[in-house]
Order: sequence, then C-alpha cells, then structure tokens
Amino acid sequence: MENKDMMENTEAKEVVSRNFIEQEIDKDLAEGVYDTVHTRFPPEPNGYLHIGHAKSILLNYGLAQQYGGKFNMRFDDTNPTKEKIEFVESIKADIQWLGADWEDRLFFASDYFDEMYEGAVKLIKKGKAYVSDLSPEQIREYRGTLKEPGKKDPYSDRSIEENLELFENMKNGMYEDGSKVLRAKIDMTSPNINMRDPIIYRVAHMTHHNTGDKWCIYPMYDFAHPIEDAIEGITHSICTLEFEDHRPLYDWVVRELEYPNPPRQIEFAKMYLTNVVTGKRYIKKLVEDKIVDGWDDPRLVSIAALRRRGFTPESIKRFVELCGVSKANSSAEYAMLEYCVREDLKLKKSRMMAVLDPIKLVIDNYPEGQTEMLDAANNMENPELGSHQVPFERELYIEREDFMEEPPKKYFRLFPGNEVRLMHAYFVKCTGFEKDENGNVTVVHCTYDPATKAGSGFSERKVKGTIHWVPVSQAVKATVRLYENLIDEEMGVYNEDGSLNLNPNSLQVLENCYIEPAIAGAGAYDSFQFVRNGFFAVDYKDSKEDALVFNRIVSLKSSFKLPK
RNA sequence: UGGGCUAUCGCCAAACGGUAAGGCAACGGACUCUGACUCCGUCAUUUCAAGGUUCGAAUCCUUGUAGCCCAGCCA
Repeated sequence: MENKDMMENTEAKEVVSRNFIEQEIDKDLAEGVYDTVHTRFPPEPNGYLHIGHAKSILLNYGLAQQYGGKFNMRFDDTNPTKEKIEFVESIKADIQWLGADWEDRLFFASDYFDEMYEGAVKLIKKGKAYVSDLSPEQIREYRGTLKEPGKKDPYSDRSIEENLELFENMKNGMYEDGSKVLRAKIDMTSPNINMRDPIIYRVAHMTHHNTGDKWCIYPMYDFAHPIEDAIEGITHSICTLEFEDHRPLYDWVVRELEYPNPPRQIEFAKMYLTNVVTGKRYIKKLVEDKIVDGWDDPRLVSIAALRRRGFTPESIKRFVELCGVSKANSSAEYAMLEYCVREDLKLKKSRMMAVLDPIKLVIDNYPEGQTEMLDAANNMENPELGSHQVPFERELYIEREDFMEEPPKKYFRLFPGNEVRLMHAYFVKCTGFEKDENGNVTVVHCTYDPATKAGSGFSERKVKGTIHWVPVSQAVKATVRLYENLIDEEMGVYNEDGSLNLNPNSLQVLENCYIEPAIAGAGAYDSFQFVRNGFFAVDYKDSKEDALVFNRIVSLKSSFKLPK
C-alpha cells in the first residue's frame, strides 16, 4: 500500500501542466458532457499548408491520441469559387507526412450538402430562417456598423410557405447569383455582428470540384461548419481565435437543428514565426512573380518547403509541443524550430565532411600519389551508425576560413606555425602558404605527423583545433544552394509602393564546393543550409534520400566569433 | 462604455489565493577528433499600470493602458 502511494505521488509530481484545451476536455469528460474525444482538421482546399497549420493538425491529432479518441480529416469545401482539387492532394500529402493519421475518416463538407439543405429547410419551418431579396449592398447597409445596430430586413416577415417555395426555387436555379440569400433570423440589433441575421445560403452557379453541377446554392461557413462537426460526431471543434465571435452562432445552429450531444467549439491562438513570410497573400505573389520556385521553395515555411529544407516531421511535432497552446497572440522565434531539428537529427543522421569555400592544403611530407583509406565514424555520438572510409592524400581542400595568415587571439585553427587535427586523420602543422598577385591565399603548406593518426591513441601532445577536409583528387564537386529565410523584420515582403523587400542572402548558390566521396549519387546535390551552429542538410535532387548532416560547415554561421 | 479576446524574462510558456516551473535565446566556465555536441553555472524580489480586499494576490475587486479579432453572398 505504501509503495503504491509513493508511486502515485511520484507520478503526480511528474505530470506536466495541462494546457487550457486539455483542461476543458478533462472537465467535459469528468462532467459527462462527452464520453470520448473526437477532433478534426478542416482545411479549405484553397492553398498549401504552412507551419501554422501544422500546429492545428498536430494539436487536433495529438488530443485524439492522448484521449484514445478519433481524429477526422475533412475538407471544408463549401465555396467552389476558391477551391481546387490539386490543393486537396497536396494537403493530404502534407498531413500524412506529418504523421497525423485519419485512418478511414476522410470527409468532404460537400458530401453533406443534402443534409445541410435539409437543415436549412428545418430552420425555415421553425420560422428561424427566411429568404431575402436584398442586394449585397443593401445587406451591408442593413447590417449596421460596429457601433450601430442593424435594421430589420424587410423580407424577414415572409411566411414559412413562401420561404419554403423561394428556397426551393433558389436550389432549382431560378435566381441569379447574388439576387437572393437565405438568412437565419436571429437578432439584427445584436452587438455581435455575426448574429445579425447571418446569411446561411447563397446562390452561386458554379461547378464544384466534388459535387459538379448538382448545386447552385452553397452554404456559408457559419452554417455549414457546425453541421459538419455534428454529423461526424466531433466533440471538440478546435479552431483559431478569430472564430470566437462566431461561437454563439455555432451554438445557435446546433441548437436550432436539435443535434443531440452537439460539438463544442474551443479557440486557441495561432502561432506565428518571427522573421519569415507567413501571409498567404504574400507567398502567392512571390510565387506568381517567380521570386521563388513555388509553394515549396525552401525559403518559405510551407510544410512542403520545410520538408525540402531538411526538417523532419518529428522536429515539427516537437516544435509545436515546445510552443504550447494558449490564447495569447504570439510569435515564436525561428531559433526554436532550428533547435528542434538539431535535436532530432543529432543522433539519427550520419555526418559527412564538405568544404563549401575551398582552399588547397598541401602536405609536403606526404608521399605523392599515395592514398590511404581512413575510417571515419558516421556519428561520433552514435556508434550504431557505423563508419565509412575517406581517402586521404597529399593534397586536400580545407575551408578557406580555417586558415588565417595573421590570426587574432584565440584563433585555434590553421596559421603559420600552428598545429591542428584534420578530422579523422592526422595532426598537421602549417609551414607556409602561397598567394596570388591579388594577395589572396591560394595554397597552404603543412607537414603531418604519422604518429598522430586518428584512433592510434596518440596523446603526447594536444591541439586546440580540428578542421574538416576533403581529398582533392577524389572529392565530389557540388553546387550548394544556401537558403536563408526570405524576409525578416516587421517590414513585410512588399513595400507599400509595391517594391520588393527581399533578404539579399536569401539564396546563395555556391558553385565550387566539394563533398567527400563516400556519399553516393555524386554530383547531384541540391543542398540547403538549414540550421545554425554548424548543421547542414543535403538533399539529393531527384531522390528521396534523407538529409545528411555536417558539423561546422557554413562560414555564414560559423560559431567562431572574432574577439572584439 | 459597440462586441469579443489577450497582457508573466529578448521569445514561447507554467502557476487556478500560499509566497514566480520549464524550454528557446544570451552570457560565463569545464570538456572536446570541429570553437559543435555534452556538462555545470548565471539570467523576473516580481507578473501592463495604479489603487483596493486579504495574514497572504500574477491569481479576487476597481479604474486605467496597450495589443489582436469582427461590419465577405470567404473560411
């Protein structure tokens, strides 16, 4: 007994605090409002998913998992003017990649059009909805303003019979777009504008990607969404803060339609990232203006772009967890996302050597023509990943920034007279260097000490620096594309005058890079820098090969800072 | 006094009347076959502000202040 108590106490202490949504759900479950948890992710197929959606997806899916409930995938396709089938496919692919499994529950709001129509008829019969002939302009006028109440719609007193007939005529295509709407009869004087007799059906003669030409009237979000949730047995309809004002209407719809055990809407704050472009509008223009490759350009933060950039589903999931859920508008630093990939890849990926800005290193006392194969651990911190062979020879490429003619204090790398370790190889001592007519260093000379071979257990002396390298004759030439986030600051992508405000370093193409030959697929690299602190990803252009990881590669973000 | 929501470290974010968790970032130091990683340490006498209630307030009350959302036949 005592043991059990102690264990329970320990566990209780380890319980992490629950976010406000979990608390609400706990309460609902405890009070018996629901006996299960059923969530959904309901995107409109009108664009690509981005990091912000990932939060919603993972939140909804995670909640379902956590409570042993279900998670639905549903396309909220109630407005054919904006939706395209191609987006359906990309959205599905992204969600699958993120690992949110909807099992066999993939739905389309458009599959419920019949039931929604019946719902509208039911409202009319209850005297809770009417057909209005007001023009869009008049509707706006009658709606009032934020501070002034609206005015009664002159058509709001039509008889139930008349409304029924008119609504059926709407359905049968007897009216032109915009000439008639069905409105819920609620309260034109409500301080909440959403309750001022909201439009619930509009006429739109348009082919729908799913239902074709069957319908020429389409339900509005505020009417459709609660019905979709109710039909699917959703318990917690989780959405973002801007729908808070719509909740009374959501509740009104499920109540008037008399759904038993109706779903409940809970809102949370969207998460933004600092220093990246998230606005769909901006991204669309960047794509259209061909400033970026497309929606999956690595400088963007669409799910597809992040995938191309080397982020893993696990890292994004972790990021979402770290950010937490709240109702306070906030924007997370990009560094947090970077931290998550670093953590995820650190032990999982092999690390290779690559030189992005090469300078030749000649080992004068190493025999010409000789090559020896050195064993290089794929990941020093994870022996399970094994090792690979790297050819070592007299001439190597090293990083230009790893040599300095006149080193500042505390510079531990190569400079005349200094000894460093070549990673996986030998100690090497700088004996001199050559310059071209412009004064640029072209070759660095050194001698090596055979006794210091890696793995030999040599310990007579130590060096402060270790640098990476690549054999000149066998290194694989590569073009490396370094991507930085497109935009930073609060400036926005397009200035008010329409001119572009781009990060000048957003894409740097490095033509003269070398990668060690152990990497297969020689020559076909499409590489992305993706994190600070020396990690680097390489994607093979036409294969599904995972990102490879490097240590301290990129000069842009070198962790060495010159003393002030 | 239109309505709704939100304010806790540079950035996220806990705390639910009992004396300000944690993570990211930053900064020291140790270690190191990459100056990374790891490790150890520092980082809110104070919670938007001012009053009030209380033995005790980030939490309750009052009055302010700031920010976000809403007037699509978009979602």
